[in-house]
Amino acid sequence: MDVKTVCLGMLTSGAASGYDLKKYFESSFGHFFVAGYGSIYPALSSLAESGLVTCRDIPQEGKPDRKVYSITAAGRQELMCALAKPKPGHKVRSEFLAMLWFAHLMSHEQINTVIDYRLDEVDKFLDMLDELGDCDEHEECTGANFVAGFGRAIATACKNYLEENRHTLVAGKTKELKSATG
Amino acid sequence: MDVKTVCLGMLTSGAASGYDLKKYFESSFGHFFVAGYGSIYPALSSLAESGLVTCRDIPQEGKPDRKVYSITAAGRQELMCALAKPKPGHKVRSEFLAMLWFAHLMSHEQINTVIDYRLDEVDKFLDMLDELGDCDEHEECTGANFVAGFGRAIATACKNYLEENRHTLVAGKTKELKSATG
DNA sequence: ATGCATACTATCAGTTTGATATATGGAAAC
DNA sequence: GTTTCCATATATCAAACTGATAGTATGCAT
Repeated sequence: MDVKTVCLGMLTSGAASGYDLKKYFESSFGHFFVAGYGSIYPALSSLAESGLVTCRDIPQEGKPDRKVYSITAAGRQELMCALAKPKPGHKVRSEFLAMLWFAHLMSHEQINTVIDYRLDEVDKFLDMLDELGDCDEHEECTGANFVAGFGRAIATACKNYLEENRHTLVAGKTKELKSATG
Repeated sequence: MDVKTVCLGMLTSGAASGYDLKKYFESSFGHFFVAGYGSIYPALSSLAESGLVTCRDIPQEGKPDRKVYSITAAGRQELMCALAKPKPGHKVRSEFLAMLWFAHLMSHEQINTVIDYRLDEVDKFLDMLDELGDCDEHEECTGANFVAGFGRAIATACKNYLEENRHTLVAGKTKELKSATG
C-alpha cells in the first residue's frame, strides 16, 4: 500500500488528473495518508508505464493540458492483490510527541505553545470531518464513513487527553499555582 | 525534529551507541517515531561531522567495536533550538485505513483479517506500555509519562472504535445476520 | 501594477524505509 | 554433535517519499 496503490484505488471511482488526486488526498484522505505532488506525479507515470493506468491528454485554453488517468483491467487486478495484504501497517511520525518527550528541557511557554497549536489542528480536522458529513446513499461509501468515524474518534480522544493532562507538564514549573493565585 | 534531533535528545540522558538508540526507539519511542538503522547510523555520522556529538570507539572481544556517542555543548544548543519550534508536525501513514477506505472492494474475510490484526497490534502496544509503567521519581520523566499516557489514550480509543464499529463494514455483505442465525 | 489565489504540470536534493551483508558467541532444537 | 536461531554490533543501498521550488496562464483584489 504505497502511494501508487492508493492512487489506483482512487481511480476506481473515476478518471482523474494528478491535481485532482492531490485535492482528494488533501481533503478526506489527508489525515491518515499524506502525499504531495512529489509522490503523486511519479506514481502516475510509473503506473502508466506498467500499463496499470492509461493517460489521456486534454488540451485546455490558457492552462496546462490536463493529463487524465484511468485505471485498466490490469490495474484493477493489481489493486485487488494489494487489498489482500493481511498485515497493513499503521505508522505515526510525531514531532509533537517527540518534543514533549523532552518536556523537561522546554519552558512552560514552549510547552503551552505546541499543545495549543496541536489542539487547534485537531479542531480544524474535526471541523473538516463535520463539513464532509457521512454519505448514506452509496454502498461504496461504507469504508470512507468508517475511516472518517475512526478519525473522529481518535481526534476526540487526542483532544480530551491533551486538555485533561497538560497540567502534568507545567505543574513542576508553576508549583501549586492553584492555591498561590487565590 | 528529524531523526538527528531525536538522537540528540536521547543522548542528553547519557552516552549511547547506534544500537542502543535503536532499542530505545523500538521500546518506548517506537510507536510515534519510527527509525531504523538506515536512518540512525547516518544521523549519528552526520551529527559527529557537525560537531554536535563526539564518538568514542570501545573495542570488544568477539563483537564489533562499540561506537559510543556523547552530546556536546553545541549539540545541546542545537537541541534547544529544535525544541523552540512552535508548530511540530504529527503525521499518520496508515495502510490499514487506506485499505479500509476501499472496503467495498474487499471480501468480508479480508476485512476481518486486517481488523483482527490491527486489534492484536494495539493490544501488544498496550501490554508494552503496562510493562514499562510510569516513572514517578525523576522529574525528567514527566514528558515520557505524558507521551505514554497519550499512547494509552489513543490506543484505547482505537480499540473501542474498531470493536464497536466493525459491524458497519460487514453488515452490507451479510444482510441482517442477527436475525438469520437465531 | 503588484500581489495573491486557482489551475496544472513537473523536478530535485535531502531524508527515510526496509532489506540485506558481515562477523561472532551462546542457547536451543534435532 | 551439529544445525539453526537469536543477540550483539556495525554498515550500505535501491527505492520511496518529503517539502520546496519552478513555470505558465487567468482572474481578482488592493
